[in-house]
Amino acid sequence: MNFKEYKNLDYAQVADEILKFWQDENVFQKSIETREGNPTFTFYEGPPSANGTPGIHHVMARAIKDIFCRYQTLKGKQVKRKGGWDTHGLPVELQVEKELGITKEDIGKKITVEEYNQKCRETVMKFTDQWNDLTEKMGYWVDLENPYITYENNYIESVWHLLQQLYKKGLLYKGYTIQPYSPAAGTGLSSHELNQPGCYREVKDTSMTAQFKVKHTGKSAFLFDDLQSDAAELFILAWTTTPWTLPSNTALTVGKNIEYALVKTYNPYTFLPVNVILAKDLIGKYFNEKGKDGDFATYKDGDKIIPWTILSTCKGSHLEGIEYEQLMPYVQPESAAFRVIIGDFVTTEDGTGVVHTAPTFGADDFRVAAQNGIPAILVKDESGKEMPLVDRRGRFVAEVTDFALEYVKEAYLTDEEKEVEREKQNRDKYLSVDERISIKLKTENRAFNVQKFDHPYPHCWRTDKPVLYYPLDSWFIRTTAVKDKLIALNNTINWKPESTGTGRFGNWLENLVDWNLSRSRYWGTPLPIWRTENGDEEICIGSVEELVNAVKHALKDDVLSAEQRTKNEAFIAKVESGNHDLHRPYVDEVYMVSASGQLMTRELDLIDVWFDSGAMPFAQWHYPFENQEVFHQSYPADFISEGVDQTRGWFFTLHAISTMVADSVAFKNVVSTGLVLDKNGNKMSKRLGNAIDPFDTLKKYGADPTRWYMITNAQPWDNLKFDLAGITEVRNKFFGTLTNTYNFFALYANLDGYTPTGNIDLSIATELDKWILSKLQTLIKEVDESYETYEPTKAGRAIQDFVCDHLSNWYVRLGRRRFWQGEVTPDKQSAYETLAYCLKTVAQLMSPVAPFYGDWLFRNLTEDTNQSVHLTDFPKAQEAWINLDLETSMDLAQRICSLVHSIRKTNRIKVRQPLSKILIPILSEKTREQIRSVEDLIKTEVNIKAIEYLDDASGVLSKKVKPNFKALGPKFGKEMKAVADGILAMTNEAIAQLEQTDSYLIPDTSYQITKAEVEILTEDLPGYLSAKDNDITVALDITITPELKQEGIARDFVNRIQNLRKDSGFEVTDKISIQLLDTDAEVSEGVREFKDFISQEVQALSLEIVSELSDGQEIEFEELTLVAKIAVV
RNA sequence: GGGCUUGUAGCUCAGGUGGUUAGAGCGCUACACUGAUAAUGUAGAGGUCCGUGGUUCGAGUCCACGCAGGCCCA
Repeated sequence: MNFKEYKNLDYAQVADEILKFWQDENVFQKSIETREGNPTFTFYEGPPSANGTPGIHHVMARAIKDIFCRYQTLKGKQVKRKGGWDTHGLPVELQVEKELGITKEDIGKKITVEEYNQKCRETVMKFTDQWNDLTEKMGYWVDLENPYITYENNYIESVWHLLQQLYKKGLLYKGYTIQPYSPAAGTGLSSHELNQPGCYREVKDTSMTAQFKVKHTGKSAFLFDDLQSDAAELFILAWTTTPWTLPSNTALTVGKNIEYALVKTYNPYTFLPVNVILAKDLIGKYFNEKGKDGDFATYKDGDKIIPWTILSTCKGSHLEGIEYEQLMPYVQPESAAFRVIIGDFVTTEDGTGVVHTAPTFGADDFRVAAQNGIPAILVKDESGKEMPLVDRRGRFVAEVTDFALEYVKEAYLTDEEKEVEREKQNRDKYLSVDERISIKLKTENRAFNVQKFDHPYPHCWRTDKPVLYYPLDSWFIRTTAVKDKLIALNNTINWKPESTGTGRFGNWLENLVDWNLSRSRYWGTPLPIWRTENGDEEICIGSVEELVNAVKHALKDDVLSAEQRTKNEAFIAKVESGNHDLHRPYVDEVYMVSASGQLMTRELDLIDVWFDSGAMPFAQWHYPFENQEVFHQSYPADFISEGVDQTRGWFFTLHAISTMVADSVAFKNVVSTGLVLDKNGNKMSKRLGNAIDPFDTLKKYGADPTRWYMITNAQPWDNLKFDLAGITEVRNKFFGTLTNTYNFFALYANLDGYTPTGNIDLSIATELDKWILSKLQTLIKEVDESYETYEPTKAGRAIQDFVCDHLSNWYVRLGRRRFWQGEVTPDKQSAYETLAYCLKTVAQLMSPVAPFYGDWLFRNLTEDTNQSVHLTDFPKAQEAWINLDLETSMDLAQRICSLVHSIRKTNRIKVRQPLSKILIPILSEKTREQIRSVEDLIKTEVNIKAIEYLDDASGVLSKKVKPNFKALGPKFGKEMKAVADGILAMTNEAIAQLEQTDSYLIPDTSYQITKAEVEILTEDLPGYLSAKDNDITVALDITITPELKQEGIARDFVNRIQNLRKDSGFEVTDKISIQLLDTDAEVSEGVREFKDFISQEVQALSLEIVSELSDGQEIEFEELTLVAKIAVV
């Protein structure tokens, strides 16, 4: 066959051509079809959202996914990969609102929910084309024809089915969580709403440090032991900017590693002696330095300087479990409370390092209390429902007798209301609840410090009034109930890197809270739960069929109004015609009737979009309504990969849903990838203008160099500092070298018309062939194992090293002359077969990472024009071809050559000047044999005539020993230094003795050593120019005899003629004639002497030395200028 | 503030289980080579292995405490 030769290869064009080939020949489909019946390898695609444009980091993420799917395909697995789109959620809603110029407030007013959702549906797939384009151009194989789309009815139906299963298992419940809430507007606020400009404002609040009285129990005994008086009272200090939450306090939270101090002092308001506990670092904020260790005896009430002294200190962890008295006992909790707990959110930035914890009014408080089994303080409203001590309008409930029905924030009162209150209070000025609580506690000796405090506080964007953190209803999944199972199953997952699984994910599971499923939005999967108004009866729907049945059932009753009946009938009609939509508002307009004959309406919440994506193993196949078999074949996934930021996102939701529903992991192997940063390590952003356009990059550099760079530069889980210069480097260094190597092969194979058979015949293989074959087998094993263990970086780097260092720079460079020979000899044949086999194997090994180029290279070497590298089987290493002895020999050869080059260089003797010999001291017979087997290579490479070996018998060898610390260490331990000194002092005779008897006693000591405990090296040879690299020493005989000089001249002459040929534009195959003007006797003599050699090298049919030459060309030759003439014959 | 992670040459990165001289590529300097040439070879300059303490005969490697960057969470 004819091998294509390339000049200035454009890798983007390679990708285009191969892409077209894939499309024309349906290679992707074939790669799946040809594996029909084989074991499957399942990959789950984490769905991207197509409402934004793809970035360069998506190329990275998808390259990782692609690599292992392609690899497993090569290994014979059938790898189906269904694409998918994430279509619900806030980002879509925000984008629509931006485009329409509306806010959430306008939904249902300026625009109907129907219209709004229609717009979301259109917007979310806006950039699908760009995504598909990128997918193709980067060579990512994923099924884009039949992707799963989370907004489709079938998908939603599967999600409902999952939710119903959770419901049936009792894992779905309605509860409350602490959320930002605006009493003035009567609505909860999303975190997004709180992040709008102007929401956080500086306000001046009454802040108070309260004293919580410690009970004397076993847990607190150690503190009481430190007190100097038995009668003294002991308090824990906690600070708050919301004194109105103090009646709801049920716990005090401390940091486990924070150091706390027990301080003896006086209360500044009551002047009573007190002992208080607070963080040691914060003492300076509460106590005047002048009072430190002051005189307690002379202290009088009202003294400005209050004496204080530290009695003891301890870590927060020691305080855990200490009980204290309830501070404001209006309402009692249902179970045991009022004790010290540990929380990770405690700081010593302000306050006392102790956080007053009211589970009803703080998200942290709620969480940490729940984790420690601390109850909240609740009362029952008129309908018997539990509620906190503050009602939905922001007023204390009646049970808080002193402040019953008063607004907890001054800002909620109008001026008129304030005036009424002022009169009630009988004061000059209205005092807020916070202020009066402070006064009350001051008089009770329970306030240690009260002051105004400026801080930013969030406000409602609609009413401008302060927000409260308030318990609001939500639907939850009881993930805490399956925590142990989640952890146990997680331990069976192979995480790359491991730390993400054990650390980030493992810790997250350890500290799990129930999954808040509710979202008060419009565009998303509706919660399929219908409820009676009082919540006594409810139903969770698990399919469209159930929904329709329930609706039909409702129509039988006469509970529904005429309008409700009409809506129900309309819905049924739509389902029957296949026009239905399971989104809002349609499902909201469906009414059911409970068993007891009450109206049931849908809970208006949508579910967290993360549930959508976590449901994909089931919902992508519309399981269990369709595709049962496909589902079972592809569950759980063998492999998934996403960014590490998905740990608590997709990774968790996949894992949680699978665990709860199927009692199984969702994925067996997961690669969590790092971020793609700009070249300076900054996050890429369109705003900063440092974002890299993936399309430009692929177009300019090609997909393969881009992918190769990303994979080999950093491990997938490390952040990648993306630098375009790096792609250039990879392109020139790796792809350039590989292409050159291929071109070299193609050039000569075409000249000879040789087509490799694909059979390696070891009987005609040279040492060099056997060596590269051995190296290649080792490479196959290494690459196979790296891919198998999800280490693409190792695989890529190994391939790169093989191609650049071994194949190109050693095998081809040393073997070049073999290809120049005239006819196809067995030797040449072996060279062709070996090189072609190496290239083809490299193409296979690299194809998962560089799918286009790999295929291109493979196809260039393959006759069958329909064949693709991606349809082949992964190469199997031929263990029998691995020859470690030979690899050691070649390593010696490389090092010896390097040493000789180095000596030549320092003595300015060019490689073209042949030299007579090198001398190599030999310490063992084995080394001699190893070098001998590659002697010819060395001689050719460094242009010397002979290698002489020097052993002990030569008598000129001078040796040196170095201690082998690894061997000596365990034996001598502390005596190491003395032993090492003794070894370094060994004489030649001592070394000889050690070598012969394998034993040596270091003089004047009892240290006996053996050969294995030292390293014996040779010293430089006296009288020769030598160089040394660890255990190898080489000496070079630089005597240039007249014969050698002549040969040097001949070689130089060859070189000049070759240059002339090239400059004259002759073809490699052209035969020439040479005429040389007789200028210098020595040169002429040399040329004459080596006429045959020269003629053969430059393919000259004639070579004459003439005394006259009119139209010759001048050649620089050492200090001379020669004149020669060459012509094609 | 918490969890995880990274820190080695100007840049990008290697450096099983501790072993005394810490490597590679790119870049830089000089020289060489030139029928694979957007290459290649040789030599050179370039290091507080983030810091401090500890364990050890011996620490880039193990331990503790910090510092700086990143991600997630609060």
